[in-house]
Amino acid sequence: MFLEDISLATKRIPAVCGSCELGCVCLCTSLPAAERSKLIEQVVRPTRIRAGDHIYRAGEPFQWIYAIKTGHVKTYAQNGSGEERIVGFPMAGDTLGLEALHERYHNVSSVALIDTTACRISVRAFERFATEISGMQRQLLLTLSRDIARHHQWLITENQRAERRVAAFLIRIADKQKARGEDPEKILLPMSRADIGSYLNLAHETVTRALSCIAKTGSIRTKRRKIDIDDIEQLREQAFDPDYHFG
Amino acid sequence: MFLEDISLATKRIPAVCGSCELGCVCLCTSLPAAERSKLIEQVVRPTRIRAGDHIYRAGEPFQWIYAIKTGHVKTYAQNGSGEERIVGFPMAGDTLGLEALHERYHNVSSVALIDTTACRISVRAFERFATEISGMQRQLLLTLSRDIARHHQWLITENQRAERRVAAFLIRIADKQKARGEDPEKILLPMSRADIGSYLNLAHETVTRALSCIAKTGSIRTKRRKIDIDDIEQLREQAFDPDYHFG
DNA sequence: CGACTCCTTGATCGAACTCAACGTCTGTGG
DNA sequence: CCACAGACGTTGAGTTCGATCAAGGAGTCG
Repeated sequence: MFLEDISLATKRIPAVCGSCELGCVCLCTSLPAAERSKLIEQVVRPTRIRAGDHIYRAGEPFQWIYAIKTGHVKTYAQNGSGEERIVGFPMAGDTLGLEALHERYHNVSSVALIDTTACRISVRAFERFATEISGMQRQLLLTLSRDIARHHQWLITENQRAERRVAAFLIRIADKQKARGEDPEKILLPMSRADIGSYLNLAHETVTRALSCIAKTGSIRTKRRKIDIDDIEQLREQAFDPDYHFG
Repeated sequence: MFLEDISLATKRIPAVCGSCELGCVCLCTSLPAAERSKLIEQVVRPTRIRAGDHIYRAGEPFQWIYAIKTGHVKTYAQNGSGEERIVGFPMAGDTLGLEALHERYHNVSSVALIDTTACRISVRAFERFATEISGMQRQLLLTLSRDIARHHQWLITENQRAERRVAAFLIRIADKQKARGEDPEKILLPMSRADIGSYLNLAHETVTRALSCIAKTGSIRTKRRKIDIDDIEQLREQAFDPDYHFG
């Protein structure tokens, strides 16, 4: 996906590229014809972001469509008085910034939680070559469609109590890690309790209490940001089984 | 937009078609060349839905992309034990069903709140003519992007108290009516208090109480589903101004 | 008119928020 | 290496907002 990867594309494809949402312009998924590779050279640009650095801020013009290769990011919205709300934690394989497609400027901010690498395509290039990379248009449509479907599923867990929402949050992270071929039972959260709370609409103390409560049942063990899942099936029940009741 | 409208397209374009999200295949926005009109004849099909009838149900295959011409719809998700949660109230000018693009089947259900007419394009036709109607692909990308951006804005109001959320709900409806050229100060809600509550994550009694509370300030008058907005600026403060506090 | 659904209002209860204090980890500089 | 600062996490106590339960009112349709 990086420019320097072009010559390597036939040799070794990083695992994360297989699920990358920029796949249709990316060398990793379809070997390019000469012209196509030229297009891609003009289009794809790699970028590295240090932990704590912003990738973009709300209000800035929409310049790049990103796909995260490694790392973890948080995106947040702010209201008039500066209160912020986490809207998501994009990680490797996710695209970033697409919500700005409509208004042409970002209405959320995006910051790296840990050191992160991301591939990007300039919006101008994307627009210019819209027909050539209509496969990518389609890919982005699918991505956005899936995001919306996920949001709908999310709504269902939203009126559940705190322990369930936190359990569901952990399950989703574990599932995502599993899909990426990582160990789903060892979670290293890159974000603070306050971030989780902002995302789940809970106070940070409530997140802590919920984690303690879940830990007491034996599903997980917590050591600050390290979470070990000992009984993922029970955790799944705690998250989604309406018959399960805590303590 | 309806087949029978084709001959009329040059004479009178319904106001709602100007903002229709199927615009790029619709006769109302761009007069067709002979071939294009033939394509459109194959593609666009009108449909009428009676109040209470389902347009599609969760689990059904994804067959049509809809654009609502007149009427009002609610979409809802269900969890394993049958509890439902309203995910949105699409109205005239909105597209419907796109969240299914990714999984190829619907994961929410959609039902008309009042008698509704909708234009639709079959997914098969859309896929078959994907290159010809790449303008529509782009249009749908913008639509989904905007939906996600709206969701992000929605998150900010979500941790506010009940009165604010209800006030914000009314403001959004008023703004949408204004955008469609209707009177923004006379709202006729097509959905029940329970539906609003499910959407806002509130009990239906809380919705009633919030409306009563807002009415007491003089911003609105409520008569069951008829809401008159008397002071929209105050209502806007009640929804979004962090300095505003209720009685 | 009666049956039904929806809306409204009141009273009580509980889950989560807020405030506060303390514990724990990390990084920095002497 | 240790001391310290600062950020983050945990736990407890009191409060509050909204859910729940309950009852009655109002509109609608046969």
